[in-house]
Amino acid sequence: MELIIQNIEKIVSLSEQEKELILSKIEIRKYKAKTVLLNDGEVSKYSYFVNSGILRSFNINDNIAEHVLHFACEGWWIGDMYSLLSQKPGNLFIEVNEEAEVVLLSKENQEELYLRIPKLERFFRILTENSLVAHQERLMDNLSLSAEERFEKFCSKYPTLIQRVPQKQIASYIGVTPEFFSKMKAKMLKK
Amino acid sequence: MELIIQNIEKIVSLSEQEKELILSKIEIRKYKAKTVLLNDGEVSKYSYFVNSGILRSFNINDNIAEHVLHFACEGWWIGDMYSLLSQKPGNLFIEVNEEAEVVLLSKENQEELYLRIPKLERFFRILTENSLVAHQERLMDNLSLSAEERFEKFCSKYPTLIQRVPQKQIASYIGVTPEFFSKMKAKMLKK
DNA sequence: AAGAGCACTTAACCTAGATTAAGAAATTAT
DNA sequence: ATAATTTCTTAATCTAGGTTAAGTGCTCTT
Repeated sequence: MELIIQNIEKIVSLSEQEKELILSKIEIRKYKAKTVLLNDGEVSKYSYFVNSGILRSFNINDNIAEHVLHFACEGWWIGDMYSLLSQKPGNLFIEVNEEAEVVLLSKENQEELYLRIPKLERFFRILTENSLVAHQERLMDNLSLSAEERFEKFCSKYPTLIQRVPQKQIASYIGVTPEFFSKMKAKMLKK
Repeated sequence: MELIIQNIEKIVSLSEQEKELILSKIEIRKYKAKTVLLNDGEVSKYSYFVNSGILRSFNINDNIAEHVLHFACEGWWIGDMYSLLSQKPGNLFIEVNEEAEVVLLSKENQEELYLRIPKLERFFRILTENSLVAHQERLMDNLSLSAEERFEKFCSKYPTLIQRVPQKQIASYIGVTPEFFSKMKAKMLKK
């Protein structure tokens, strides 16, 4: 059974026809690692749902530093919300971190689904609410915790990611340089 | 005409009956400056919409540092999303910054309204989406901009707030100490 | 109007984390 | 396999922003 249907049914229940309608409105694609799904400066057309593998979203500051906004592995949604909603060029990249199977839901299809299956409004409202809560927490953590504490939180929240993504991307996610991260990790191991 | 109805009608249109139903489900209260609407450790019952005045949400770290999550003035929503959604004790305070008239919408009434006026699902979905985009941008700004740049962005985004809230709260919002903020401001004025 | 608290400033000193640079280890491509 | 590229580590040095502390002005009280 499609993972995306299970994901939706965690929040709203669906009839067989509704499931089929949803499945008819999505595309499933496979990508190799390092494939770029969305470039900085492009207008985003899709929401992405990860069936397998890992994607990440990030921006690049002054052509120098990369800042990871989000990782998404199996069962997670990812996208450039700003660009998708405003239909203006965004400043996020979305890239395949690890060979992935991805469900693509276009903005038009998403809106058509809202009209034909109104309870999907509820599903995406709740999904967005949960994401907002997570972002608020991360924001407050960045204001009030040390790098070490942020890393510990990251580890307990995303234990599976630690082994699967390059350490410099974790450094970027928690907001430190790879060099400092390496030093910090060595220091933490001594304890 | 009630500001909250105008606010909703910016996104979805309402019949007269729907407007009346909404108005029957809200409470309007006036508060003096420094009134605490929600305490750290409490379970949040309400979403708040500001008719006039200013509210702010913040947490307190180790009984020492206050970190401002959000300001809300006329026409803005504010709340402790985490606590409201999970119905668990939150870690935010919500306090009146400046004498305010506030619309209170209880969680139960909000859910009843979702059932009786399904397009409110759409309204709150879009409201939450916009809030998420703003939080993502602020998060990325905190990772990639200097304190000075964050302050400039704050000024251009919330020009009216600058005169109306204590400077130490702006310092907290952008993520620096009041002492550093003061020094930085003096330096910026020299230019 | 006198005092008590806050909010702001200034300045000296301190530190978490950044930067630069160079080498070691691990991946990836050929 | 070997070369090329990328990731990770270590270490020296630097800096944005924190801390502490003292002083100045507010704005509430009463």
